[in-house]
Amino acid sequence: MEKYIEILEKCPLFEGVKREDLLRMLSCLGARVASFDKRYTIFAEGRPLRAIGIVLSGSVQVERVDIYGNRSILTKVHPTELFGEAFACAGVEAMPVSIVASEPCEIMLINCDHILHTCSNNCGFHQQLIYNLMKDLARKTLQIHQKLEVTSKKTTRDKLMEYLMIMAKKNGSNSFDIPYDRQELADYLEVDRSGLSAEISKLRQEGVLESRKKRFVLL
Amino acid sequence: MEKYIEILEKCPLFEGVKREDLLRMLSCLGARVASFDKRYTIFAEGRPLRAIGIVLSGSVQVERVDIYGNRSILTKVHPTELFGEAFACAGVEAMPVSIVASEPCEIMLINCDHILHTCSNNCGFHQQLIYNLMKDLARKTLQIHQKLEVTSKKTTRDKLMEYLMIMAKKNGSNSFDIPYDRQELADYLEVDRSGLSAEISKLRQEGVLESRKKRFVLL
DNA sequence: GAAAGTATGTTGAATTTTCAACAAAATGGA
DNA sequence: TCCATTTTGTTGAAAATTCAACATACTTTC
Repeated sequence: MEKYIEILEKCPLFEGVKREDLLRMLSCLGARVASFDKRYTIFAEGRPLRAIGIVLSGSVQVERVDIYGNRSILTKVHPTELFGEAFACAGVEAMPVSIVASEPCEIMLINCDHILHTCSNNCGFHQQLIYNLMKDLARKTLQIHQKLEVTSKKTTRDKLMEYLMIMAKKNGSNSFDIPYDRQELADYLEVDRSGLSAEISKLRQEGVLESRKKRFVLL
Repeated sequence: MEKYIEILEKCPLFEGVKREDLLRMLSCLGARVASFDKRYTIFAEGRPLRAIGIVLSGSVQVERVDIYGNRSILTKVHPTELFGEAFACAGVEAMPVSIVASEPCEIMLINCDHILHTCSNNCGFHQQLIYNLMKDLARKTLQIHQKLEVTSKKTTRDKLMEYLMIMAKKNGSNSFDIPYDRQELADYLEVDRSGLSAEISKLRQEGVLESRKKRFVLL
């Protein structure tokens, strides 16, 4: 576990936890680490989820595929970030989404009960973890609202521009990389990929932006 | 405050709190009650929110209106339910949504800091409240996912049917009332109202459903 | 109970999206 | 380097949505 300390220190779940307490804490929580190949479905829609995941390396996507095969991407989760908190905490019997490895990745899994309920050793840090978890759930809600703000726009162009503006603001620059390739971006924006490509070309011609793969520059 | 005890007992924030402790708790939390007329904007988008709201009577809607005047409804909040938890807990400086009275309503407001931080009286119930708040945030996340599942469908028909199926399941019956009128339903589904009316008519002709105002029957 | 106001339904034209098929460019291995 | 694969861009036709305008039904208020 030692090799993950650097990442875990930056994880919102462990905010305010001292470095020297982390290892002991992890063993008390029954934390375990697993690796997954690209495209592997780590947790499948429709099944219960008891554990919270922390991305240690690589990345995962929270997504759903409907009966027609249309994929909808909710978010991409990067190292130090959590996923599945809401489903694990709420004790849902059927996850509404799947968790899929978007790159080869290492994931730390912690059973949610171990966080929520005081352990037999009566460690004092559970309250801190619950507080952190709550803060994280609040932040996640904001994140979803951001996606809703994007997808609630009517046209492909408006959705794309709203998304790019948010990304520019987040990066503090008009020039930035997005985490999605074209198909993924289309699935995040809930639009057709070819239509999205066409729209990007148009915006380029109009001089609104420059783009090359995942790099965008707003003009 | 006594007259609200019945409602507050059922509020998820006070789950596990004894009836006789409630009143004392409320005064410690600095709870206050306010009334609003229909259509009044209780909290406006873009402003900070420090307080959590509990609907005591009537109802409010969480919504956003973009620069073109398109309204997007996120959810309707009914008596005993909370709103604004995520924004207050995360300490956001600019709310991404507005809270609007959809009927004349009475709202209890509790400053979020009073819940999150132990008070000078050192009451023992803060931990319980934080735990309840966390559970509620988790449930709210699921609720938003449900909306995302609905709006991620491509056509008006699919969005509507997905929504009605969810409502039927929630009510445990093929015959149920929805909380929205046509315009509100269109704004929740993120579609055009007249197109929605047309689609409902078509479904009626096809014998898929019956409907009259807010009442629907799936056949 | 009539009038005014609000909500819902209907229609057709303009706009936009989706879909399928293919071309071009980039990537990753052998 | 070359080949196979994946990703991205392009296009046109079909389908769906939006928009505006109006008809009808229902509510509310005086």
